[in-house]
Amino acid sequence: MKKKATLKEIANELGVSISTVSKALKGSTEISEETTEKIKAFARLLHYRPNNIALSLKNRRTKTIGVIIPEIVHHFFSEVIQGIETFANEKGYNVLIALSNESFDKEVFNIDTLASGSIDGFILSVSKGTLKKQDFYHLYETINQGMPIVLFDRQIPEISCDKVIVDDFHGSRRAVEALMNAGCRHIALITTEDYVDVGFKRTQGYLDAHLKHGIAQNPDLVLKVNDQFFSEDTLIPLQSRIKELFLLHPEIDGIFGVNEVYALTGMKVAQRMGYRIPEDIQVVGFTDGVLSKHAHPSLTSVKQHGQNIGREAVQMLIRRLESDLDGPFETKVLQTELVQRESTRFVN
Amino acid sequence: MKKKATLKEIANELGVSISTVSKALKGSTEISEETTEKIKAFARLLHYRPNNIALSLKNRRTKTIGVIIPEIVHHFFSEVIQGIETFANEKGYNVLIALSNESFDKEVFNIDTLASGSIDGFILSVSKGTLKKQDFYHLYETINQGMPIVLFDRQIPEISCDKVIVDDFHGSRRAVEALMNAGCRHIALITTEDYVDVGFKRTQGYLDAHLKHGIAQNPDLVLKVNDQFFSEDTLIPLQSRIKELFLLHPEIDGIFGVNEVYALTGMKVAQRMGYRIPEDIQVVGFTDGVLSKHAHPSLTSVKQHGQNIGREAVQMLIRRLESDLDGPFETKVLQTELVQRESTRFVN
DNA sequence: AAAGCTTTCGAAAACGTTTGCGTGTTGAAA
DNA sequence: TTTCAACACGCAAACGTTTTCGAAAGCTTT
Repeated sequence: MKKKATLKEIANELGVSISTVSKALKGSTEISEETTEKIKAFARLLHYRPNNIALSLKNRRTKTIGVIIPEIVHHFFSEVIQGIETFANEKGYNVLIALSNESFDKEVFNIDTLASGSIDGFILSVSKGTLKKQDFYHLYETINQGMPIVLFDRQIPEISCDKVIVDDFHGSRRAVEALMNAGCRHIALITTEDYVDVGFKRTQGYLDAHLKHGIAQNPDLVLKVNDQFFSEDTLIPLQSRIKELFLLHPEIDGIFGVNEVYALTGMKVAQRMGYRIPEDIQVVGFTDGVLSKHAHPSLTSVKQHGQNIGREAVQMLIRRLESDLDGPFETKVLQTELVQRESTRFVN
Repeated sequence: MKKKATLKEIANELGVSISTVSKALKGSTEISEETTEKIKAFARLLHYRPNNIALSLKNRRTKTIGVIIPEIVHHFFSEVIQGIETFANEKGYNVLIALSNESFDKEVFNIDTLASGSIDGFILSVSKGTLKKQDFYHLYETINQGMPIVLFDRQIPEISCDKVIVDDFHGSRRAVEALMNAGCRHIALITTEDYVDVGFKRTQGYLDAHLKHGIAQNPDLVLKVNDQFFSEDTLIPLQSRIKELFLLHPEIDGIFGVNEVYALTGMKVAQRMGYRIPEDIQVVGFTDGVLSKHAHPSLTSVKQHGQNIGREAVQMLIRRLESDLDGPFETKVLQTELVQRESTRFVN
């Protein structure tokens, strides 16, 4: 592996000083045109590229944003990343991504290594492991060390920093209300355990819709799924639990799933049992991804605008990075959008 | 934004030298236990974290791998990233990700900025823009500069470097053969333009299966789709072209799509036209993602083991990084696996 | 010819580490 | 008392860059 050209090498070869080379390459007027040309030509010859690391050290900023997400094989997170990356690049920042795999330990490890000078600030969505453990020391530590953090999607109220979240509560309530307006009276809810706050909020929205519309909510229609990860294995038990639910409650005429997979699985189980969608049962999911779009029938769902989330997060972080601004912290709440497709009979 | 603690600050506060602090923190026996304890305690107090950037500069390596992919909102690429990230972390490397969005210019820009000292080596899948333009100067430049590159998925024969690819040809041929064994005689192919080499190879596999089985291949059954990107907009024309194909050729009894979306779209159009899957038409796709799994009926598909690809790529790169090894270059060909689901009537 | 101004360049510090080597202090052995 | 090893610590260089300041050389002006 050849080593890279440096200012010093160019300087030595050409018999000038390092500073002259540096200035010439930057087009400073201090250096004569003749010398500048000569230096530039030689630099091109050597494939010279200035060393960012040295620059980072000198400027004490890396122009790099660290992103930590629970998993990347999820449409929503991919979308957020896409938003982060695009917007950060526009602003001249790089993006360093690390995955926590929903594990507390890996989250801590990644934050630790990235926080050691590699990046200027964090954008992160905490892992389920961390949420369950309720141990946020690594986050406090990082913030105390002077490194700004922007939290997105999954919230932690105790931590004071900038946040970008989706209005899960209202998004969920509107979705359930739409089902009610379309005639549903017995809406099943497939949700996560309460420690995942987005799941919790979406559940709250579901309940609130019932309150608001004076429809009695039957607690038996709520299915709380415990999944540390999405995996093939959790799909089978989920299916049988849903089937059981339908058998016990033939009155069900609507399904609301707090994510794509739950909604889709609900729909598929119903189809297998002979229900017609949307004639017998209407289905709405949260998170509008590739699954909803390509399902058959395609799935009505609550769109979160992942790219916008990423964009907002970058904006908040850069603002803090470039202005030495010390609070107060802001929480940006993004609205969702209900995308109507074939799994419902909504009328506008 | 508070500034970060440094060795110098600790040294000044405690009235010792920088080197003493450094050694103490590393647990060197050179420093007395008493001093070591004092220094460690104080460092903890200040939330001290060693600055990786300074280390990178000193060691002339960043322990970071740069990854450039065309798009992240794709199950396959997400999987590869997951593999890269997991394995790289195990080996003590960070991962820096950039997106080319299938654009030549953005690919060049990203390579340029990352190559400037931020990373030790690249893992990348070239953009469609680059493939179309057939301009690989930026890659040569990088390799000449002494930075190793591992190419994955999309191949470029002209470039000599390590590569990890999937055996598209045989994977495709086996899939088509399986369709033939299940009774299909008129298999439609939905593929990309030939400049995307994986599309081309999969097409070749399709043709070869016909040759091998002595089944006449009708060129009219091949649909070449021109999509720079996957987007909503390209889906509608795709659907009508497929519909047209079915109308013109009612004899079609099988569909092979060179990616998930093509196969799925083919299946959906067929379903809408009243065909039963798999009774009337059987369907197989390339790339086993979340769509295939959750489709109705679920899709038989060729699984690429994205995580393994990432893992292999990291392994090749690190081997080159850590051994100053100068060639010869290797090309690792990974085998695919045919995952059987409901869209076919294969017998084992 | 002396003084002053431009032009063109170089020296050196700084960013935060690590590390080989030098140095001073101590205690004990000779 | 002298000698020497062991111990504890500091100095300084190096990584590659930018930038401030100073200096040399040439030129113009009186």
